[in-house]
Amino acid sequence: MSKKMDPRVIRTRQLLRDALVELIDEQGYEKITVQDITQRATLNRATFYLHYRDKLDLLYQSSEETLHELVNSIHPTFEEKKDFDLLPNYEQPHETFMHLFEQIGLNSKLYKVYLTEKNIPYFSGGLKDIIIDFVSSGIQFMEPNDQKLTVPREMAVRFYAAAFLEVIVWWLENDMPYTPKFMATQLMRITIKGPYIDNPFQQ
Amino acid sequence: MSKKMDPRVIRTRQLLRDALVELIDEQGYEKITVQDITQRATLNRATFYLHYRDKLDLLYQSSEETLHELVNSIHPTFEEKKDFDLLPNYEQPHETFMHLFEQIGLNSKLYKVYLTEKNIPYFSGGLKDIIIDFVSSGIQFMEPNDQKLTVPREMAVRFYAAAFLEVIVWWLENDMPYTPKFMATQLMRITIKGPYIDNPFQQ
DNA sequence: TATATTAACGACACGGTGTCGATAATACAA
DNA sequence: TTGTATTATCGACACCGTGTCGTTAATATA
Repeated sequence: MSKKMDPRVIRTRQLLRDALVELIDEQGYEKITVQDITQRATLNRATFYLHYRDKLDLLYQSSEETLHELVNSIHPTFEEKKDFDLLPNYEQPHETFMHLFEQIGLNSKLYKVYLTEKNIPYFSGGLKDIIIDFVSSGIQFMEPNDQKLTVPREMAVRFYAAAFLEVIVWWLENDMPYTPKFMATQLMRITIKGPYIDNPFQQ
Repeated sequence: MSKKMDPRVIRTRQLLRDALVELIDEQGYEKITVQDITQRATLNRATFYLHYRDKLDLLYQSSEETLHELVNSIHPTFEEKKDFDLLPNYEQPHETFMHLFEQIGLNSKLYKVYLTEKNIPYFSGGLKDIIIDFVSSGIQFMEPNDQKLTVPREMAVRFYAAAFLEVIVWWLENDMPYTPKFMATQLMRITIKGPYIDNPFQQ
């Protein structure tokens, strides 16, 4: 779709999106104005309204595009390995987890700002929804009925989805101190084995 | 400290805080203005500025007060049972968890709005910090050194803190379908046993 | 180089903000 | 019950960011 677009439009929108990320990083989302954004992007303020309705719309469209890219980069892996093998190979990093961390790492500036700055609408919720889908599919594959779940299905899905998202945020806050492969492995371990090794109460 | 205050001040501030919760629930945080809040509270707009700097300040002070009440209601239990017994009695509900759910249930309207509405500053982060302290203490007691942890300590703390918070949010979103005792028990089970019962890979 | 598309620019009314001074209402203590 | 201090009310003000004009300038592409 971007092939049909005037290159100036692409340039303008990218300038605005980059300016938004920079300014959120510097001042926080709440404080910045459309004036600030266009000034940073070296564009006239009226130009802004040719492309976006307001500040929130710019953030929303930027978030949507980024998250769509993420889903598209993960989906192939997701389809190939229909069995998920979430449990059996729990000492191996899960491939979807790895792709998740890798893709985020490729765009870490934006992810870090959008996920760690306070009061950013949409983005965290959107990523959480993506992770909820992934977790839900995984648990659905492992346990199609609810008999062998320790807690209600919905509760478990939300529990692990939020936990995974938080680990991603932690990873970004600390400037990605571990590799995607290591992170994916760790998530598998803590999910399956819990917090403690050799826990006698575990089974 | 509230004993020294003029009852009119207490009344005014309570009116403003209640109006804030109502309006966030009805329109969302972003949309509402100081005008809206004072109109709903049947106060003059200038009166607002005698008590709060702006909309964010009102939200912040309201959040702080609510979270302080929560910590105070939990802290006694926290001190009494220094051993935490997080693991040994994992089929029993953890007392601090129970008090957490009970206290939230007593003020559920505010908690539900502040935790489930989008783009509410401060509150979620503040509650998460409280839970992080709790989780961190629990893990510190169980495993003072990092030898027997399945993943880096900081990662585990954030993992479970975010998971617990999400379950609280889930509970509120669904209008508290289970008792605090049941919720506390479920959190213990999923934390210690993981998602699946009789999981052969668990030990 | 011609043409169509888009950006730049200046200006405008609008609405919410934060503050002010003067007046009215109210709690509490004498 | 009355006096006093505190607080709320009220109307008004300048300020700032917003969203939208119409006109002019710049630029990509054929």
